[in-house]
Amino acid sequence: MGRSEKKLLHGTLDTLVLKTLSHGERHGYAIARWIEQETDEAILVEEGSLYPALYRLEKKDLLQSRWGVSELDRRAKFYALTDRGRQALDESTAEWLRFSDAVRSILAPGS
Amino acid sequence: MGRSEKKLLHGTLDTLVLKTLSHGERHGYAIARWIEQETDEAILVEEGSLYPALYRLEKKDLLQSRWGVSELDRRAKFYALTDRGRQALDESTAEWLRFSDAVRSILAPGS
DNA sequence: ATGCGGTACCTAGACTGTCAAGGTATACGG
DNA sequence: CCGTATACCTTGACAGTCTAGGTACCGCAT
Repeated sequence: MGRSEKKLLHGTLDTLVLKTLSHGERHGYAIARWIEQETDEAILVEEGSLYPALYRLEKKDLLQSRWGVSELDRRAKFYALTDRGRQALDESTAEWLRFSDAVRSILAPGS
Repeated sequence: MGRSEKKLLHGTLDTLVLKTLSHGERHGYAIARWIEQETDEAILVEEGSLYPALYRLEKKDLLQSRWGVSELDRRAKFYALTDRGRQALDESTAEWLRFSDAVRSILAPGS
């Protein structure tokens, strides 16, 4: 499952990544695994989506990175929110909830 | 407003259109206006997104169309759900709710 | 020793759906 | 008669995801 949600993720992954990092610094691979775990595998984060997203967010100055060592002693790139990232998270979270309420109001009226 | 939800709509418009038609036959223009109204303009349906979507859905045999005359006596193309469309609506609604619950569980934990 | 699966990163190219911006035509009100 | 609204359509740019490939290292079982 989670196989055909491909298009739905569009534009949402960035927000999910930002949110994940709001709990503290994490490396890329761990971000993906955390999102999957937290959603019971309902959302699968492909590496071909993840790394471009991280690059994108860092270029927009919403994240900063540093090379370090993972829990399993492997080289890993750790990402952390910047101040602008924290702000962007608030905005895009609000935006997503607004959007999702709108969709819900059509798909599941009366709930 | 509703201006930056662009990417979020990705993959959701089809479902919204199907759902709109589940209330009965409607022409394209009316579908768009209905979605906008129903969501308090939170979702704006651009014609450049709508018509390709209708074409797409009809090609997939989820909709059928006929030319007719609108409430305002203008030529208009009316769309109706097919059986497969009704089925697709059920599936994609369930899929969207699943997805949106997953996102919510990350963005708004404890709610 | 060798191979496999997991960790961890990266990238190129295809694909898909949205949008902006153009266009056509008709009807109605001022 | 001119602007606005209704109603349809299309082209091209763009953005984000996915598939499928790759690198490198580690531990474990064969």
